[in-house]
Amino acid sequence: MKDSGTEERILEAAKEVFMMYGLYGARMQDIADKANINKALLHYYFRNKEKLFDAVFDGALSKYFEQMTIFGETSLPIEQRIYTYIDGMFEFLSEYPQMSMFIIKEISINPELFHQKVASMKIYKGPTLIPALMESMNKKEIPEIDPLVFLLNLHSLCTYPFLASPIFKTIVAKSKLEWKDENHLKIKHSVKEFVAFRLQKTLN
Amino acid sequence: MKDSGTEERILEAAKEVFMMYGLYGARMQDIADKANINKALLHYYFRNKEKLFDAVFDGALSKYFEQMTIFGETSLPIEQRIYTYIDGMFEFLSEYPQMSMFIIKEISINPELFHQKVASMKIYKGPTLIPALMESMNKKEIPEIDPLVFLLNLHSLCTYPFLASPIFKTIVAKSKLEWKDENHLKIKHSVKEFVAFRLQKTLN
DNA sequence: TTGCGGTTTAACCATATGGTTAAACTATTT
DNA sequence: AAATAGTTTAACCATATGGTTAAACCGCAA
Repeated sequence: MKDSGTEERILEAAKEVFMMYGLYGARMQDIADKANINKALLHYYFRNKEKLFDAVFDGALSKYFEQMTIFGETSLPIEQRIYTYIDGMFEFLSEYPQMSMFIIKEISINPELFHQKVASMKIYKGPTLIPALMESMNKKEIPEIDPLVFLLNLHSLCTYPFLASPIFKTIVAKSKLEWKDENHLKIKHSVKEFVAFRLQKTLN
Repeated sequence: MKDSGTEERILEAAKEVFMMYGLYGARMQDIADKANINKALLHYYFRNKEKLFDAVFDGALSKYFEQMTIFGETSLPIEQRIYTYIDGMFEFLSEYPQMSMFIIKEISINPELFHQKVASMKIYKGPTLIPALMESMNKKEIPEIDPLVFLLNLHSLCTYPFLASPIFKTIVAKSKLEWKDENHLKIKHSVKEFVAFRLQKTLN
């Protein structure tokens, strides 16, 4: 029977390489090397590059959408739910810092394929951010905001720091300011602050 | 003499292909095709792939840094200067929507090379955002904020919408909301709003 | 017209790359 | 021990890819 998690090792290696170099840039040999096997075995488990890529990409995509769609805890006030949403995004992005970049890049290269995949994905049915925002706006709990634009702003504030961390570290190094990786906490707090100010609410 | 802007056509084509696929993913043949020449001529103008890539990347990098560093108009109030900065970023990013992604990706693949390039770049000496923020904070014109984190937040709000536009269009299409490309104006306004609320200032 | 320098091309070359094949190995069953 | 089925490997193969070469082309000065 299938030995010692070879398939998992392959998927792990493939994830790393594809996320770094994309579908075109990735080399099957690199993946095989990272997984400590040879190319033939790679093709034994995943018939070809596209199949392997699909496995990686599908996994990433569903994980990403799952994270980005859920907006739970209907009972709490809207700002609390948003703070929790922010916590969730930072946790997710800390674990998979390259994933948003990966998905964005591959989609921009091949939008058609992506539309198919999303269309065939099971649609999340639970509570989502935009309807919740609209409801709160109707109840005059928060100022008038285009909910879609707000969602985009929110994602910007959460996602970009992870995307840009390599560039930002350098910009910072050039000036004489310091930058530490633990600053995620600080950034997360600043995002909540931004949201609090914007929604005229308090933190906590 | 060098004919009919061949070199420019090559650089333009190379920019497109490298920005889309990165150094590894890009194919010299694709670049040659896009420039309507053959590979040999490509190598005649730029000895090899790395040289061509460098030309493209250096151009992108200096343009990017130039845009992101300048923070002019010392006489105006700080929030006005930031609004102008936002205008500048949106203008720049509209013209080169793929550039931030390109730079970020290549840097994350090869950080060492990047450090070299930045180190050898001429350092911009004019007024910059962070000192201006600190000065305004000292004068109690704006609330206490970590200026570096604020800069990051600001860049997040401006840059991410361009990065994520392919993914965001799809997310939006999945729900039954609309999304138009002209929304840049709307988004830009929302960024200024965010900043205004955060700094306790008015718009205009 | 010829010669000259820069430009462009067709034809190559060596290697990298995705993919295949057949044999070898290994654990389990009979 | 032999048969069986899944797993792994070395050796290949065809094509793609970065890069080179030598010849052809082209405008222009002598």
